[in-house]
Amino acid sequence: MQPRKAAGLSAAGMYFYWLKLQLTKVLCEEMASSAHRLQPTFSIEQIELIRRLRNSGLTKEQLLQAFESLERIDSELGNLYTVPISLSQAKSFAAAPAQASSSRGFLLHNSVSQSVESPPAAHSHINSITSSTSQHVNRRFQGVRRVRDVSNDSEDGCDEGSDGSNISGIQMNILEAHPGTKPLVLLSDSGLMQEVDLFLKKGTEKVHEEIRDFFFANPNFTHSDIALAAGVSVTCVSKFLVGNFTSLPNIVLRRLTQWFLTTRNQHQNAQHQQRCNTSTSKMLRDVVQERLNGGTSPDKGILHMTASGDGVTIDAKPIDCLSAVSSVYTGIGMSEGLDVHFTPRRERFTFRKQHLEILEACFKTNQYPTYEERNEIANRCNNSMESTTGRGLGEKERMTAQNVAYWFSNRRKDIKRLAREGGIDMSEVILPSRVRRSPTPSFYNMSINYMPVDMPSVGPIAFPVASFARTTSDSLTGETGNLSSDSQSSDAVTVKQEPLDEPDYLKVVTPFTSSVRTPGAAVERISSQLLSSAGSGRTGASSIDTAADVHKSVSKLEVATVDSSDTDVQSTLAEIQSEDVQ
Amino acid sequence: MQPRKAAGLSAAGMYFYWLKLQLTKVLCEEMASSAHRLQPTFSIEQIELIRRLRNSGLTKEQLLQAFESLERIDSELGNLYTVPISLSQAKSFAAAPAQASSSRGFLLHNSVSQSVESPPAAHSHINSITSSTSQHVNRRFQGVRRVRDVSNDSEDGCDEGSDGSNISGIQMNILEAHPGTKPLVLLSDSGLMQEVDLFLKKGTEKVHEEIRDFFFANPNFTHSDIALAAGVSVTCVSKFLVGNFTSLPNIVLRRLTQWFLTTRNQHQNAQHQQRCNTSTSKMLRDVVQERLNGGTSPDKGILHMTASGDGVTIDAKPIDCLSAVSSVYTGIGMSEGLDVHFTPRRERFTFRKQHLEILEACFKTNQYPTYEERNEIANRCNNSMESTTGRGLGEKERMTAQNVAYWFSNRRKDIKRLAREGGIDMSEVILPSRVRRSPTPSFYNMSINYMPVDMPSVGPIAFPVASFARTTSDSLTGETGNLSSDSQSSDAVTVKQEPLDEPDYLKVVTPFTSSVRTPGAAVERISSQLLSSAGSGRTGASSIDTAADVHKSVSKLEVATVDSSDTDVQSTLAEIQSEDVQ
DNA sequence: CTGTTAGGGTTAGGGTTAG
DNA sequence: TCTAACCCTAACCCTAACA
Repeated sequence: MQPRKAAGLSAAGMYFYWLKLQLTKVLCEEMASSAHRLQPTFSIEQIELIRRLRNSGLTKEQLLQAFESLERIDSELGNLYTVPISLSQAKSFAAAPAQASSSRGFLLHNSVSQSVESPPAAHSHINSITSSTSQHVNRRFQGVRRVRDVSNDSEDGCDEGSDGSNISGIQMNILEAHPGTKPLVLLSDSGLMQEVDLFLKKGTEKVHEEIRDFFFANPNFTHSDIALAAGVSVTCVSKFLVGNFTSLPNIVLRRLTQWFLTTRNQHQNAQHQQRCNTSTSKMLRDVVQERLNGGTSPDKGILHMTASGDGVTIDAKPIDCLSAVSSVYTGIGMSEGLDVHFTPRRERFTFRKQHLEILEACFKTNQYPTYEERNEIANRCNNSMESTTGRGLGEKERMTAQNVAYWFSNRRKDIKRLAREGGIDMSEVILPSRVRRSPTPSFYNMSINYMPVDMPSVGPIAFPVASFARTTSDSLTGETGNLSSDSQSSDAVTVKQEPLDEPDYLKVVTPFTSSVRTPGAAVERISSQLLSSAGSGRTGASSIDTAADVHKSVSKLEVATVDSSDTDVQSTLAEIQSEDVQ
Repeated sequence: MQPRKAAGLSAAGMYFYWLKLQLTKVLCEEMASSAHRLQPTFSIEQIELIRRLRNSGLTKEQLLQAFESLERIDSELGNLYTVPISLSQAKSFAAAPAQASSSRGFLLHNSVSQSVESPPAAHSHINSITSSTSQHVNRRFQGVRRVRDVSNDSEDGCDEGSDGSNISGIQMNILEAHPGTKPLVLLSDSGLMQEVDLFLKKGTEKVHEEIRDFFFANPNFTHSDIALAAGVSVTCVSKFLVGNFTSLPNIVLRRLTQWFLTTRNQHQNAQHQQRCNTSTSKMLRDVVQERLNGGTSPDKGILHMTASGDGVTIDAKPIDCLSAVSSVYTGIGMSEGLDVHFTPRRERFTFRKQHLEILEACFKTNQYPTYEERNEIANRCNNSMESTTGRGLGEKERMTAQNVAYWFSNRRKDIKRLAREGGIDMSEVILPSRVRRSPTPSFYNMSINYMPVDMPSVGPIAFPVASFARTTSDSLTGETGNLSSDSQSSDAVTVKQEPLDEPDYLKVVTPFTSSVRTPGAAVERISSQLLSSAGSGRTGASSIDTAADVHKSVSKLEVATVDSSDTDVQSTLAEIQSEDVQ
C-alpha cells in the first residue's frame, strides 16, 4: 500500500480533530473491560475517519500501535477516559465496533489494507469492511462521558430551511449481526429517508414539538447524547430544543428527525424490556436485537452515517422538497439503486439593498438581537422584499433568522475590526449594547432599556471616490455624471463605488454629523461606510444593467440607507431608533 | 473641480474601506489628548486616505474642522476612547496625524461636495499633504492591547507565489522631521525593499519559519496586529502562520517579511531601553529617533504603504525577483521620481491540455482538494508537462497549488452555474465531497499529540447529467464524429466543447455510470457537460485551429480524462480513485 | 456540570475584473 | 471572449466565557 500524504494543513487539523474524537471513543471502548460487548455501529466520523486512515496508507499495524500507545498512556494517566458508563436508554449512538473478545486487533484493518480509497458514495462492498476479518477489538461501548472533552461538539452553523428539502448525506448504517460477531455495514435504504421526509412534512413546528416532547419525556437524554447520535452538534440540539429550530439547517432537522424516529421506534419496541436502563450492554443488546428482528426499520439506525458532515442549505423548500429528493433518488447517482444522500452545502444568501437597509437600521439599535428579534428582522426584510418585487420569494431569497444572525455577527466583527484598525480600543467602548439579552422571553421590544451607545469611532465618511487605481488605467472607467434615481432592481447590491458628489447623499449624512452624540450616529456612519464599500457585482446571468445603472443603484443605496425612502426601514428605524437628536 | 466618477467598483469599495479606516484612526487620534505627540509614521491606510482626502479637494481647514469636531465630541462623550496606552513592544503601527483644536465642523463634508474622485496613482505632490499646514494634532499613539477581544479581523484571499518575485505596492513612508513638527512624507527607499528581497531569497520555508517563530516569541502579537501592521489581511496572516504560506501571494509574503524585518529590528534596537514597555510615547520616540538617526534603514517603516491592496502574482520567480523589482523601480510609476512600487497584477496562468486532463481527473474524485493535494496535482501537472516538452518549465509555466485552487474554485462554480441554468437544484446534490471542512485547529491547538491524519473528503457525487443543456442550443456544437489523435499542440487548451455523441467518450463514461458508487461519476458527467456546453472558441489571438481541430482536441481531452492514455492521469486516478466497482 | 453564545479564525460561494 | 484571479463576506468551526 502506498501511503499517501495527507491533505492540507487545515484539512489535517480537521482530521486531527476527528481522529482525536475517534480515538477517544475507541480508547474509551478499549479501556472498558466489559466482557460481552456489542459491536456498535459506526458513527459518522468514524466511517470517514477509517476511510481516511486507510487512504492515508496507514497500516493496521500502525494503527494498532497508535491505539495501544494511547491505551498505555491512558492507563498511565489513570484511565482518564474510563468513565462510568452512562448510556441511558435511548442514548444509542454510534460507537466504534468492539467485541467482547480479548483478541486484539483493529477495526476494519483487513479491509483497510485492501481497499484504497473508496469513493464517497456508499458502496455496497463496504459491508465487507469489518466482516472480512472480524477484527473485533475488545472495546467497550462507553458512554460518552468524559468531561467535556468529547461532548464538545463543534457546532455548526445553522440555517433556516424549515423542512426536509434536503437530502441528507450518505446514509449508511453499520450494524453488527450479533453481539460479539463481526460488525455489519448496511446501507441505509430510502425507507427511513422517506419516513423522515414524511415526518418533516408535518411542518417544522410539529416536528419540533414532537421531538421536544420526546426528549423531555426521557430524563436520561442529554443534548450531547442526541447530538452524538444524530450526528449534529450540541449547539444544534440545544437550539432545536429551545425552540430555535428555525435557525437550524435542513440537514440538522433531518438528522434530528431521523434520530427521533429511529430512537422512538426502538424505544417503543424495547419498552417492555427496557426495565433496567442502567445496563448499557443490555440496552444495546435490546437495540441490536430489535434490529435483527427486523424492527420497524432495520436500517434506520441510530448509527447512521452522513458522509458530508455539514453542508447547509439555507432555504426551506417545502414544495421542492420531494422533487428535489426524488431527483436525487433518481439521479445518476441512484442508477445503481443506492441511496446516496448528499448533504448539500450551504447556499450563500445574498443580502440585497433593502435587506441591508433594514439590517443596518436595526443594527444601530441593537447589535445583539435575540432570536425573536432576528426573526422579526428577517420577516421584515422578507416582507419588504415581497412587496417590492411583488412576487413571492424563492426559497433562496427568503431571509432567515439565521441569516440575520450571521449578518449581525459578521457585522460586529467588521466594526470591531474597523475600530481596531483605527487604533481605537473598542474592547471597552463598543458593544456596550450587550445588555443581557433577554433570557428567552421574547418579544421584548427591540429597543429595550439601554441606549445603544455606539462607538464614536469613525466618523461620517465621505468616501472619496477615487480610485484605487489599479496599476493600469481604471480611473477612467466611471465617468458618468450624476445618477438619477434607480429603480428597485431586485438584483444583489452591486454597489461598489459611490459618487461622492452625490448631493443627496451628503445632504442626508449631514444631520447625523451634527448630532454626533446620538448613539446610533457612529454606527450609522460606519454602516453607511460598510454599505458603500460592501459591493458585489452581479453576474451576467441575472444582470442586464449598464454601468450607469450600477452607479445609480449605488447612489440610491447610499441615500436610502440614510434617507427615508423605504417604509420598512423607516418603521424599523422609528421603532428602534427612537433615540433622536432633537 | 469636476467630479469624476470613480473607477471600478471594487476600486471604489476598496477606497471606502481605506478611507474608513483612515478616519477611524484619525478620530482615534483626535480623542487622545496627549500633548507631546510624536508623529508616528503613517499606516498604509492612512497614506492612502490622506491622498484621497487631498484629491477629494478637502482643504486643510476643513479637515481641521472635522478633527476639532470629533475632538469636541469625544470630550463630551467623556473620552470613551481614552484608554490606557499599552503598546507592546514590537507592536508599532501607524497612527494618524491629528490636531487638538476645538472648533466645530464636520469631517469631510464640504470636501465631499466639492471633490470627486482622485486617481489612485501615487502623486509626488502628496508630499505636501500634511506638511503644507502642519496639521499635527495631538493624538496619541494608542497601543493595541485589548484583551483578546479585539483581535478580530477580516480576511482575504491569497495566492501562491512562493517568493518575492513581486514588487510590493507603492512604498512610501511618512516620517516627521521632529516630534511636533510638520510631518514629512518620505519616499521609501529601495533599501528595505532590497533587504526584503534578500530575506525572501532564503526560501519561503525559511522565511515562514523565522517569522512564525518571531511571532510566537511575542505573546503580545495577534494576527490582527500583524495584519494591520503589515498591510495584509488577517486571513493571510493566519494562513501564513499556520503554514499555508505557499498559498499566499508574493505580495503578502513581501509585506509580512517587511513587517517582520522592520519590527524585529525595532525590537532589537529598542530592546535595551524597552524596559518600560508601558510608555507608548517613549517607545515611539525611540522608534522615531532611530529613524531620524538614520538607523539601519530609515525608511523601513512599519508604516509603509502599499497602494494596491491586492494584486497577486501567481508564479514564484526567485530569479526574476530582483529584475522584477528593478523594473518596477524604473517603471512608469517612477516617472515622477517617486519610489512607486506597483504591485504587478497577477500573471494569468494558462492551463494546457495536459493540465486540464489531470485536473479534471482529480476533480472527479474530489472537488475540494486540500493544500497538499493541490500541491500534488500541481506537481503532477508540472512533471507531465516537463516530460512532454522535454525541457524545464519557465516560471510562468509552472503551475502552483494556488493555480489549482483557483481552477477548482472556478470549476465548482461552473458546475453550480450549469446546474442552475439547467434547472437542477444542485444545492442539494452537488458538492457533497466536502466532508466537514477542516476545522483548522489554528496553529494554537494544532500541536498536540495526535497523529496527523488528513481529513476525509467525501465521496463521489452523482450529478444528474442530463439536463445541463445550456439554455440555448449548445448540445449541437459538437457533432464531429470521432476524433483522431491530436498532436501535442503547445497551445493553450482551447477546449471548450465536447461532442456528446462522441463514441469514445460515451464508452468511457459508461463504466462510471454503471458504477454509480464511484465518487467521480457524477462529476464526470457534469464535467463533460461543462466541456460540451461551455464552448468558447479560442480567441483569434492565439488560434489558428479550425473547428475540426477544436473538436479533436476536445474529444481528445475527454477521452484522455477517462481513458488511460495519459500516465499521469492514470496514476492520479488510480491513486485516489481506487475505489473500484468490481 | 450543562447549555448558550460571543468572538476569533477560516473557508468558500457569489461576483467582478482583467490578462 | 473566456476564464484565471481576485474581492467581499456569508457561513461555518472551535474555544472561552458565562449563565
